Amino acid sequence: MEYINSAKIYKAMGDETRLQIIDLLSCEELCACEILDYFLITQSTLSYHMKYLTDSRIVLSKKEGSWVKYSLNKDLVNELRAFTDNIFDNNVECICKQNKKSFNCKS
Amino acid sequence: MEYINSAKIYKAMGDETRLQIIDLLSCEELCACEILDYFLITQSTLSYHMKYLTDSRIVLSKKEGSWVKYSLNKDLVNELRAFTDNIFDNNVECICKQNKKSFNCKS
DNA sequence: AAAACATATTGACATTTATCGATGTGTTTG
DNA sequence: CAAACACATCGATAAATGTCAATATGTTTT
Repeated sequence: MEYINSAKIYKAMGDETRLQIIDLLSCEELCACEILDYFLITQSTLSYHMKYLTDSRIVLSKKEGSWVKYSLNKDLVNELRAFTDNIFDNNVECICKQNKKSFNCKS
Repeated sequence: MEYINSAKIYKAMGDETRLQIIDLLSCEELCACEILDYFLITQSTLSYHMKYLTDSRIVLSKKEGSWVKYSLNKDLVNELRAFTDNIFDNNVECICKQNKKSFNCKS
C-alpha cells in the first residue's frame, strides 16, 4: 500500500459518522436504508458518505434489486493494518532512511 | 477511546504529508527544522501540519531552548490500535447492538 | 400503469482545509 | 547588542467538506 492510498482511507475514517458506519459494517452487510436507521442524517447526506467510503475502497457495494448492499472490504482492512503497523513502528522501510527533500516533489 | 477522538486522529492521518511525518517520528524524535528537510513545503505550512498533529494528540511536542522537539505519542498509538481493531472486527461492543437513531443526536 | 420505495444527483451554502508570503516572538551566537 | 536561527501566527485564497431540500432514476408492489 502507498501513502496516498492509505491517507485516502484514513481521511474516510476521519469523520465520526463514517467511522460508525464502518463499525456497523464490520458486523454485517447492510443496505443504505438500514444504515440510515442508526443516524439522524438525511438520506442524501448518507448517500454522500457512502460514496466517500466506497471511493476509498474501504467499503464495497453491490446492487441487489432496488437495494444497494454495503460491506466492509476485509482484504483492504488487512492491508491497512499492515501499513499502519509500518507507520507506527520504527522499521527499516521508513522514509527517514531515504534521501531528504524527496517527498511532495512537484517537478 | 471515543469515536470523536479517534476520528480526529484519523483525520490527522488523512493527509499524505502528515502521514509521512508520523512515519518519520516513529523512528526518532525530531525538531521542526529537521522534519522540514524531508519536504518541499514552506516552514509555515509545516507549522500548520504540526499543530494539526499535536491537536489530535498523536504527536507530542516539547520545547528545548530554541527548538521544539516532536515525538510520536506511543500510548495513544496503542489506544488507537485497540480502537481500530474494535471497529474493524465484529464484536459485542458494536453500535449495532444499541438502539437505532441514537447517533448524532442534536437534542 | 400508478404508487411506493431505495438510492443517487444537483444546487446551494457555511465551514474547514492546505497552502503561501509576510511578519512576530523567543533563543542562541557572533 | 545585533544578527541569525527556530518556530508560530496572520491574512489571503482556492479547493474540499458536510449538510440539506429538491429532484431524478431505477425497482418493486399493488
